[in-house]
Amino acid sequence: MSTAPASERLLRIGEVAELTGTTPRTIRFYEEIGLLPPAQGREPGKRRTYSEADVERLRDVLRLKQLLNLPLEQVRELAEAESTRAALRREFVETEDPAERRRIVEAALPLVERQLELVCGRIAELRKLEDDLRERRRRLRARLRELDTA
Amino acid sequence: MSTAPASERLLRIGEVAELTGTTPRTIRFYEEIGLLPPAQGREPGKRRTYSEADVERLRDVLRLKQLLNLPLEQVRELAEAESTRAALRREFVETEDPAERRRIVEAALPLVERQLELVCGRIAELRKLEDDLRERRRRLRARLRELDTA
DNA sequence: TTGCTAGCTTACGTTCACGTAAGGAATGGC
DNA sequence: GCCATTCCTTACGTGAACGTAAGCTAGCAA
Repeated sequence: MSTAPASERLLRIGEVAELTGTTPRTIRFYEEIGLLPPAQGREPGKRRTYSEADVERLRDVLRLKQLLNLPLEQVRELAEAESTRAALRREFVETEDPAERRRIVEAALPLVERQLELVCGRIAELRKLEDDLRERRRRLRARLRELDTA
Repeated sequence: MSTAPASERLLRIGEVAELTGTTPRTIRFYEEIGLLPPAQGREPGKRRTYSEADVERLRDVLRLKQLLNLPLEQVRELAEAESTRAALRREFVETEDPAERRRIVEAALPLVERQLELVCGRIAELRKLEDDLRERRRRLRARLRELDTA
């Protein structure tokens, strides 16, 4: 797999913000409300550091928020799947216990499925809207032709 | 077509709110910021009345807002297509001038096309997200099977 | 006419999701 | 060691999108 060694250059909050198209303030805020896990083991007052996995998690969160138009509270609930994913990477190293691993995976699965449901539902709504708009466009074009030939 | 006679029972703001799943306050607010046209010829202080077409327009507005997650300001720009649609109905009676009709239709078309672009773009983003989620689910399921057979 | 309900205007309040400013500390370069 | 960045915490400010309350009116029904 692609489980890079834990030595993969840690990023600072400013870099993460840039990479994800957001701001440091937002990242701290998301941490504050529990949407993002507190940056890995840092003494208070010192700087937050992030891994590439953290960046991806943030990307997911932002995408969910933007595309589904959900309040952060709901995003948080959904994003626990991402947490679990991160946990998986770590526990994968720390724990060898298959039962523990199983518990983690079993917790993540329904959350991913819930996300899928929401996304598919939203797609369906948008498709309906797309259809309506195409129909409307068709009628407008027909009108134009009528006006041409009249 | 379905151009009902203008006598199609007028609705009051509370009914419209119920029909569209919103509140009177919101409807007044939308009128205030110019997102909805001021309810047809009413003396100030008196009650607003709405036609079925107004209800549909509001539905469209709410749908655009919710599905595209746009600020009301942008919704307003987009929704001028809807205004034009309403204008069409009225002017269709009031004006016989084909040039005028043509102007109206030509103004509405690009707005509908802009809406379509936005909707299609959003659908594409959501599809990408859907794919990612399916892939993630696939992996989680694979993990589970591994843990089963191990 | 009187009452009741829903609506009107005006204005202040609220929630969410951050923005911004102040004062201080931590790195990295020289 | 010094200095410039970048970051830290704390706290107050802000824009969008309404909610809510107060005092008054429209319109219908009995």
